Amino acid sequence: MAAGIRTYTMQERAQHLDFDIRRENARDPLAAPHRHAYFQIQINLAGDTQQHIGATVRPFRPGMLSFVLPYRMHCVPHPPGSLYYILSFGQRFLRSDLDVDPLDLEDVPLARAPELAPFLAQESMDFELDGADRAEMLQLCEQMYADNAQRGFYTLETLRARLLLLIGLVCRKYAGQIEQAAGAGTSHHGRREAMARVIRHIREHLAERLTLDSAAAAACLSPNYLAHLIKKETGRTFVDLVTERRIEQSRELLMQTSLRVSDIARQVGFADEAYFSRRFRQVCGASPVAFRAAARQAVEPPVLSKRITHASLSLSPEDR
DNA sequence: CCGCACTTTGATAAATTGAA
DNA sequence: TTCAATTTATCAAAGTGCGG
Repeated sequence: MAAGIRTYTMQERAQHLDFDIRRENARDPLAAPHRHAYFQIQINLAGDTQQHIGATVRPFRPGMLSFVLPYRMHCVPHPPGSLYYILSFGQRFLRSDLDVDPLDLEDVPLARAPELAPFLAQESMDFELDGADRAEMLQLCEQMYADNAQRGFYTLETLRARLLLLIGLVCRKYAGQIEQAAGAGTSHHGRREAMARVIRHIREHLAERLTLDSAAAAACLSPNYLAHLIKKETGRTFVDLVTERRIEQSRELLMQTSLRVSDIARQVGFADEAYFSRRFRQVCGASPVAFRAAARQAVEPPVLSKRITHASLSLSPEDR
């Protein structure tokens, strides 16, 4: 699923590599969920629709703005007759000094790059301008549209200035909520949720074939992003996570049951018992059977010595 | 000696990671 | 994101140890 989702670059979708603004008449909007490597602001002027961001769907009414971070899966279908602006721009255009991996944008503190605020808060809130604010937004868009159509050596600066004004409009109106969202660590919230979905997916499919792709699809993330996310959140890799759970579960089974090793291997998701043995030894330092023996040894009263063994042989099985 | 359950090993294909 | 380098998974084959 996630595998079939396209990621676009400015090159493919825009006239310029730094900044672009277009309207409903420019080209067919993408109707399927997708991502791109650049920032985007969608502004709805007319026509009720919905915005799909990550795993959520929210109404997108006229006067509303949608701030899309790079590589964020999203989709805003535009029914016929709707009017809108779409602004696209790269990270360098927005903040040439912000030297952060696009995937790490969520970690940037509000104070360091305030212009990112609406993008970060978008997950948890909607932005809508009306009255004078809306008029100003429209004017800014028109100006940017005109500037962009006829560029001069000064154009980029002008465009950036107006873009920042636009972002400023939203920030001013929603300052409280944005700060609250940032303070509450909302940017981490979506991430935690995603992690939770991944963990749940791993738990539920432990016995089956688990791949980064399937987990990513379950969490509505791209495989690459998920790999980064897991690394950042847990310090380990996806495979580590999966293997760890599998081995842990197999230890339980080894101790609690007398199932054959090959069956246990299959139950916890190893298709190949040979490979299971290999990994088990790597993690636990002993082969599965040796581990089981040692565990039994530790739990049961320390009966050994030839004589006692001998005696127990002659006793009934219930000798305890 | 045989067969069974388990382990080890090697070759190879596939998936993941980390750098850019 | 993309891609090369690294890890991991799978398959096949063979070795080990043990009870019968």
